[in-house]
Amino acid sequence: MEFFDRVGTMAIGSRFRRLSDIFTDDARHIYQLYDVGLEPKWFPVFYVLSHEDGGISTSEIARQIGHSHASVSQLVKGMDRAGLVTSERSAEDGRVNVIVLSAEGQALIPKIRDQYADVTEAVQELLAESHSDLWRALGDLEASLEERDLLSRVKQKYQRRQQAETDIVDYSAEHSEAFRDLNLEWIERYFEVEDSDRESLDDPQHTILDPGGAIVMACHHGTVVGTCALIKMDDERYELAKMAVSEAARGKGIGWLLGRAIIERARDLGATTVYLESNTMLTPAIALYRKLGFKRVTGPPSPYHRCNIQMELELH
Amino acid sequence: MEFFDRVGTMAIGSRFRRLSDIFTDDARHIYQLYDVGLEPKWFPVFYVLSHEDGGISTSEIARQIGHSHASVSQLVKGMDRAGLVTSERSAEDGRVNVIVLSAEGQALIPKIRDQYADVTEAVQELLAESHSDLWRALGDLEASLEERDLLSRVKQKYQRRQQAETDIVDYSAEHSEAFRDLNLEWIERYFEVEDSDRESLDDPQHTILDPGGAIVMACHHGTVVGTCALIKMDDERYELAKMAVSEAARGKGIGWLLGRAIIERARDLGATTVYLESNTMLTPAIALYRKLGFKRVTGPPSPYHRCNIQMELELH
DNA sequence: AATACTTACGTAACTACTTACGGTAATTCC
DNA sequence: GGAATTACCGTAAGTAGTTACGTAAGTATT
Repeated sequence: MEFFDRVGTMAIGSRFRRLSDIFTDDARHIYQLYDVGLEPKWFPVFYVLSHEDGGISTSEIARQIGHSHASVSQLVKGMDRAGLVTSERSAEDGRVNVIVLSAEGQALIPKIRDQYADVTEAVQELLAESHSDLWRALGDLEASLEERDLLSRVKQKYQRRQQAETDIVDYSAEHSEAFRDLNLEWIERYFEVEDSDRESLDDPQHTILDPGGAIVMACHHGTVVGTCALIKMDDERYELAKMAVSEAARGKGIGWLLGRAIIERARDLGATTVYLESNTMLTPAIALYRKLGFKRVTGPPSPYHRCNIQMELELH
Repeated sequence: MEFFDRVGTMAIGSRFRRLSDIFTDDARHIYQLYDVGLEPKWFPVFYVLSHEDGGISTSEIARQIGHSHASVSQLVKGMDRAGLVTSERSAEDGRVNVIVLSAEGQALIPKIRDQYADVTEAVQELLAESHSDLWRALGDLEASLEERDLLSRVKQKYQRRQQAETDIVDYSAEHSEAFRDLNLEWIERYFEVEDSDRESLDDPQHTILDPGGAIVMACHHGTVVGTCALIKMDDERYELAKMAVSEAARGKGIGWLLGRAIIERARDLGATTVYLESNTMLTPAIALYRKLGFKRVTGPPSPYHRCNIQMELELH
C-alpha cells in the first residue's frame, strides 16, 4: 500500500490492522487446508493449554496471550462447546476457573504440529525476503511502547507546541482581574476562600510586589491562562504562591512554564531558597513542583488551613 | 509480549492485531487531546479528501486507503452526519457518489496539521529506538504478500509434506479395482463413460501393460489415492493417460508426483515424446500438465469425444 | 430495442476483539 | 470478626473493520 508511505507513520495503527486482517483471513483458509477442527482464533489459548498439563486459570491465559480475560472467557466457551477443553471451579480458590485440554483437545496436538511447522516455515521465508528484521523490529516496538506509550510521547510534543505558543509576561495593572479570578477559580473548587486570600488577591501590588515580590502571567494566543507569584520572605528566601492555570488550559504544560519563570525571577532577586506550601490532594500540582526540583520539608505551620505539605528548592 | 517469541511466527496475525489495538486506543486519546472534531477512524478518508479538491468517489477512496467500499460508505455517512463532508450523485455517471470536504471539513485541515506533525514525530522517534527499520520491513512484507500470499506459500509446504507421505508404486493385480474406480469417478463427474474407457479400465493388463505400457499408483498412508498410465504408441512415442486422483486427496500435489513418475517410466522405456489428450474444461489438470513441461500441439483427432486439447513433452 | 453483464453503492449481518458492569469469593484492615 | 477492598470471572454492549446481498445505473451483445 503506497498509501502508508504517502500518509506517513501517523497511519501506523491502520497499517497493523490491515496486515492483521490479511493474515487472519489467510489463517482461516490454512486451517481449512489442514482440516484440523480448530478455529484460528482459538490457537493462542490452545497453544498455552497444550503447554500446561495441570490446567490454568482464565486470567492467567489472558495474561500470557495478551488478551482481556473477557476474550479468553468467550474463547474458552467456544472451545468447550467444541469439546476441546473442560473447565471447572478450582478447589483451593472458588473464584478461579481451571481450564484443561480434554482428551479430544490433546488429540489435536500432533495434528496441529504439521500445520504449525509449515506455517512457521512459510512465514519465516516471508520475513526473510525483507532486508530488515521485522520480527525483531516488532519486539523492539513493543518494548519501547511498554516503556513509554505513544500517548505520553505525543503529549510531550503537544505540550512543547503549546508552550511555544505561550508567552510569560510580567504582571501589570491590567492583569489584576485575571490574577484574582484564576486563583479564586481553583481555591473555590477545592477549598474555602480564606481572608488572607482575599487580601493578597485583591491587591497584589501592595501585598506582593511592593514588598519585593514578583508576579508573572501566562498568555496563550493573547488570553491570560495562568499566573504565579513570588513572595519575599527575607533576603534569601522567597515563597512560590498563587500558582493557577485556567481549567481550559490544563495539560498544556503551562504550570511548568510559570514555575520555570518564577524560579528565574527568584534567582534574579538573589534568592537561595524558594519555598512553597500546598496540599497533597492536588496531585498534579505536587508532581509539577517535584519536577521543578522542589523537595519536601517540614517547617513552621502555615497560616493557610488548606496547606498540609511544604516544599523547598535550593538555588545555587 | 514474550508470548510471541514463544509461539513463534505462526501468531504473526495476532501480533499485528494486538499492536493495531494498542495504537488505535492511543489514537483515540490523542484525538481527544488535540480536541479536533475528527474520529480516528475517519482520518484515512479525511486525508484522501483533503488532497482531492474536485471530489472523489466512494470506491476510489476505498481503493486508495485499502478498505472495502462498504467501509468507506459507512465512514462517509458518519462524517456527513458530523457535517465534515457533502456527497452527491455524479452528473456524468449516476452510479457514483462524489464526496467533497465541506467548509467545516476544510476548516479542520490546519487544526489537524499540528496533531499530524506531533504524532508523526513521536512515532518516528518510537521507530528510531529500534535497530531494525520497521517501516521498511512492513513495506517489504506487504510487497512480498502482494507477490505471493501466505496461503499459497503454506500450500506449497503442505503439498511437499503430503507428497513425502505418498508412495508411488507399480501397478499390480490387486490394484485393478482402484484403477478402474478412480478413473470412473472423474469421467462420470465431467463426461459420459465411453466404450473405449470400459475396455482399458476393465482390463489394463491386456490393453495397457502387455502392449508395452506402464501404470503407477499413488498410495497415501496405505490407501490408493491416485493413478496414471502410460500407453505405448510406437517405439518413441508414449501416451500419458488415465490420470486420476481421488476427490479426498486433491490439492496434495499427488498429480504432480504421478506425472513425474510416469515421465520417468517413459524415459526408462526409451521414449522421446510423451503425448496426452485432455479437455480444456479440466483447468487444474491442464495447469498440471503445463507445469510438468507439456506444450500444446495439434495432431490427428482423438478417438475420445471428450478431448479437445492435445499436448506433448519432448524428452532428451 | 431487449437482454445480459458489469460497476458503484448502501444496508445488514458478522468477526474478533474490546470496555463496562455486576456478582461472588478471598484478603486486608481495623 | 465484620467491613471494605481486591481478585476472578461471565455477560452484554460497543468498535472498526469485514463479507454478503440487493438495487440501480451504465455498457456490451444480439
